[in-house]
Amino acid sequence: MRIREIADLVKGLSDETRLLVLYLLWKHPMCVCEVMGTLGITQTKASRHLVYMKNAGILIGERVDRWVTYRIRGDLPKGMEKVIESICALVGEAEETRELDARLKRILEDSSYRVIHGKNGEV
Amino acid sequence: MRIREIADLVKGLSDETRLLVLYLLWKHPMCVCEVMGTLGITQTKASRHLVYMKNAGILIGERVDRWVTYRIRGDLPKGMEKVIESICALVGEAEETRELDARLKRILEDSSYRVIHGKNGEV
DNA sequence: TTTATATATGCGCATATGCGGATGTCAATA
DNA sequence: TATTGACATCCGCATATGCGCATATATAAA
Repeated sequence: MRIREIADLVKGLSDETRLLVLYLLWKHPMCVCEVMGTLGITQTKASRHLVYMKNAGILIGERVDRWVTYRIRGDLPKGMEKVIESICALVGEAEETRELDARLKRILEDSSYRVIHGKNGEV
Repeated sequence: MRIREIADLVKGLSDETRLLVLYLLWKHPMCVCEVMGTLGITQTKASRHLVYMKNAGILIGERVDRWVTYRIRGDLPKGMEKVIESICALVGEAEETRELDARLKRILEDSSYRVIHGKNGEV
């Protein structure tokens, strides 16, 4: 790995929204609309950050039917994996994360979410 | 810790130069001119990134005589420490790091560096 | 084929970032 | 006191980033 690539990885996480996205996907793969719904952000914002992180080599996106499910790459170099792990642990300890966890739980428990969720991601 | 603070930490490292600076200081505290010399960058650039990282809560700078010695904060929260550690490990494995280590060694071995180094940091 | 849904992207804007050069500041020294 | 050396900061510039809005694309359903 080059320093440049490492910088790209870190840049790929140097944003509040992207940290939250990372944390969510670290817990569970999700499609764009689930990310929107959980974080309460617009579709553009969710998609852009997901694509950004995908281009930074952090995520992969897999299309199934209409949905694109994003997940953290499973074949990351060990070193990158450790960085991501330590950052997720930090996010997990953050104050705002409690409520986030609750929302995530609700959305994941609602197995039909992908069918019934509204146009802007609200449950 | 708030997500915002975590993002600030990551932003504080989301730059090629700052990753190298972090790596150097992780190995040894250094003054600004030593950072300049080791990385071969301008004084403005070195100082700015060091101040940036100081403001991000990653470094402390201590003035002794004319020199300001920067070091990684010793009282970092455990979680932040782990993030920094994992990133430094990554940088340490990077291809460009070999030569950097050599330069660092030369500069640290030259105990009189601070007295004899030139105006622009060259040894 | 038309429509609806899920996601991606082009565009324009405001702001942030990184940089070099010049200059300011502060402490040691001549 | 004047000067030198180490470092910080102001200025202006070029580029990058993040955002919403509108629109394009892709897939499924009517």
